[in-house]
Parts: sequence; C-alpha cells; structure tokens
Amino acid sequence: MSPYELTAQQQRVVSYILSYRSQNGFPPTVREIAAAFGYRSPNNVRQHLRLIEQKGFIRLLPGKARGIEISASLAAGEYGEEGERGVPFIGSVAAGKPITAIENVDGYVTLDRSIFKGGGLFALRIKGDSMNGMGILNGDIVVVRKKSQAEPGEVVVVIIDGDATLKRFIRENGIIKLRAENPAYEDIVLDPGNSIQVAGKLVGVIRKYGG
Amino acid sequence: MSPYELTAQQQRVVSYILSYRSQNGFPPTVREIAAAFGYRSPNNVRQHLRLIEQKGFIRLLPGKARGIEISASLAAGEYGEEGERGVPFIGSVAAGKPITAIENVDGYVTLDRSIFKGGGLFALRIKGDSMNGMGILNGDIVVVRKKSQAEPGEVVVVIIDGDATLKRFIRENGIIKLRAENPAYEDIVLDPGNSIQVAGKLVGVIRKYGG
DNA sequence: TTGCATACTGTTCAAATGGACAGTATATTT
DNA sequence: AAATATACTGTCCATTTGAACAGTATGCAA
Repeated sequence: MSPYELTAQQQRVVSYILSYRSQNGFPPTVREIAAAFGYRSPNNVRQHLRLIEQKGFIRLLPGKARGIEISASLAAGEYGEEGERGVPFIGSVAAGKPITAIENVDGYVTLDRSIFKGGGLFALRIKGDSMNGMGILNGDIVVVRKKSQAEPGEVVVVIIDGDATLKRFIRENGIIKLRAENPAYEDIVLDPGNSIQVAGKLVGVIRKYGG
Repeated sequence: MSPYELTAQQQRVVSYILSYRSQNGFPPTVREIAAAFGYRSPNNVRQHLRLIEQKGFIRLLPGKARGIEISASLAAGEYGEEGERGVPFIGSVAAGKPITAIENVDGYVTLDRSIFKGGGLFALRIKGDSMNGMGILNGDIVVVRKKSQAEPGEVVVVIIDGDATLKRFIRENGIIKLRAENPAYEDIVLDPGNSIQVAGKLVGVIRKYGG
C-alpha cells in the first residue's frame, strides 16, 4: 500500500467524517464514528484515525473533543474552497467575449471536487450530435478546463458561430484539423491563417435524464 | 431590545464562534469561549449561548461536546448554501445487502442539486459496455434514484452477480425482458418465477476524462 | 422602589470523550 | 515460517466538557 493512499476502510471513515461534518457543523467523536460503523470498540476508530493522520489526510488535536481537523485537500473536496458556488455555467457565447466573461455566465454548477480537481473549470451545454461517437449526446453538460491552446489528440471546446462545440484536435502530416466523433461530420481543416478560438479541454460530462 | 436582535456582547460571542469554526473546522467549547473573552466562569458563556439560542441564531445540542449548531441564516454567510451533502457512492455491491447499506458506501459524491433534484439518490460506477448505445460508457458514474419496481421502458439498475449493471426494462406481449442498449448483448428474459433485484432508476451520468 | 433582563464570578458534578494498555484475527509480504 | 500492516474487541482512566446551583452587579423600564 502506497504511503499516501487510503485503504477502503480508511476511505469510508474519512467520507463519514466529511459527511457528518457538513451535516452537523462539527466533526464526530471517536465513539460516534464507531457507532456509525457498528464497531464495538472506540479504539478501532482511533487506530484508523491514526493511520489516516499519518497519511496526511487529517490532523488529530490531542485531548480536544471532536479534535479532527480536515486537511486542505479534503476540505476542498467538501465545499470547493474558492469555488463553493460551483463552476460557472456558460449558456450561450457572446461573440468576441472571452468564454468565461461575466456576460456569458448563466449560473453555477456544483461539481464534486474529489472527482473534478483543480481550477479553471467551467461548464457548458453541448448542442448537436457531433460527439455521439464518444458518448456525448445533444444536451449534455460538459465540464471544461480553461485552456487556449490544444495538444494533438485532445478534445477541446471551440467556439464556432457563437456556439460551443466539441472537436478532437488532430495533427496529420503537419495539417491541423478539428474532427467530430461522428462519421456524419467532416473534418474541419484549419489553414495556418485561419484561427479558431479554443476555449478549453474536455474533462467531464454530466447528463440528466428525464425532466 | 427586540427579541430577535443580539446585544453587543452576544454578537461578539457569535462572531467568535463563527471565526473559530471556520479556522478550526469545529465550534469552540464553552470554556474556550470563556478563555477567549477573559471570562473566569464558563457559566457566563452558557448564559450567553442560551440567550443567543432563544433568539434563534444557534442551536445547542445538549450533552454534546462543542454542540453548537449554527443556524442556516448565519451559516449562509459563512459558506454559501445550506449543508448539502453528497449522495452515497456505491463501489461494489455486497451480496444480500440492500444496495445503499453502509457496507456498500464507499464515499459521497456531491451533486448539483439544481440539476439532480429530489431525494433517494445514490451513485455508482458502471462496469461494462452494455449501455454504449445510449452514451453510457465503461467506468461512468451513474446517478440513480432508489426504486424497487420498474416501469416498462425505464432504464434501471439491476444487481447481477454482485455487479450493478444498467438495463432497459421492457414488456413485450406480456413478457418482461431486460435489454442492453448494445446489439452485442441479448435480452434477458425474466420468467415469472425469476426475480431480479431492481435497485433504482437511471437519472443521470457523470463522466471524468483523464486521470 | 420594584422588578427584570443582561452580564458576570465561583464551584461542583456527572457525562462525554480522548487515549492508553492488552489482546485477537487475517491477510500480504518476506 | 516469520514479520508486518490492517482491522478489530474490551477495559480502564484522566481530562474535557456540558450543565446545574448559588450568588453579585448594573442598567433600564414600569
């Protein structure tokens, strides 16, 4: 076991602490954790806490009741530190404006920060079926990390005629193309003079069924 | 003094609690508050807390260490929304256990509640490609609403051999089938005696690329 | 003056809680 | 087979902590 990875049990304990804390406003006691998991000995929990502390995920304040301090990385997962409001949701894109400009922000989407880590994220709704081939459907919300340049092979958000569409950034024999993941669409070939606005790189998808 | 306004002292106490809490991750004890204000008696703080509670700004949880719950109005100023906790994330399914039993919970996933409304939600990771046809890929996290019975046409989570898989619930000529959204898979025909455990109904998908 | 609410001190007790000691069990690695 | 790490049970103790009882003081309104 890598020194910085938690075991399944330890992970469950951490999750419980986080959820208890966000529900009650303070961390659980050792005995409350034991009760939640059905442990008959508080000491078992202490052992877990010690190991979790050694791996740097929490800090135990000796002698203090409920003295479990969540370390920054986990706290971020809990309510997003800077972005507790979620990441900006971009409805439609006003021509000429940077994509995440206030003008474009139509709301905020809460993300799970333990899944979507890091900064510079935003969300937008995809129109069209050009990415059906990789399981992205019309109406899906995609999570994007801001980025103005694309690496070959990456799936990026490009702004075409005020609409955000996803395309795979391809370089073949020195020629740069934007390729849809759908055989019904043809590649868009970029001639060197032609510039297209890259807004960011695809990092996730959120889809809602019904309603 | 209006019944819903705090006195200057009470306000100082409240703001100390808030700042202590955001700094340490848990509320202070009565004695810690006393020490911070130079009070020589813990009872003075208790009196303050009682009055603050009467005015509705906090709630005291009797007998609990650091049992000071900040009421919604104050908490809102501190970190935005009310304590939304995530939905349980089910890693693998222990045979014979209800799917959301604590044994199965591997963590919690934060959802955007304006997208995924209502209760009874949980999340699990999908294995296999049986639902490729509707844009759900191997490894995707699906959001599911708990439900033990399926309506014809619904996509439901069924537990087969300890794995959660998605299938469309079909009724054709009175015969009930579970259909994969992938031509490579054949329908599973349920004879009346044969029972399969329905865990819930598909309401969403979350996918993460890279990492 | 007589209440009455707020703002304190001082003390004591019982419950809540952290934390130590002493084990058992079971994998996995060496 | 031995060593090691994780995952537990069970018990006990000292501290932390909430909470009660018994006061004092002060400003304010009836």
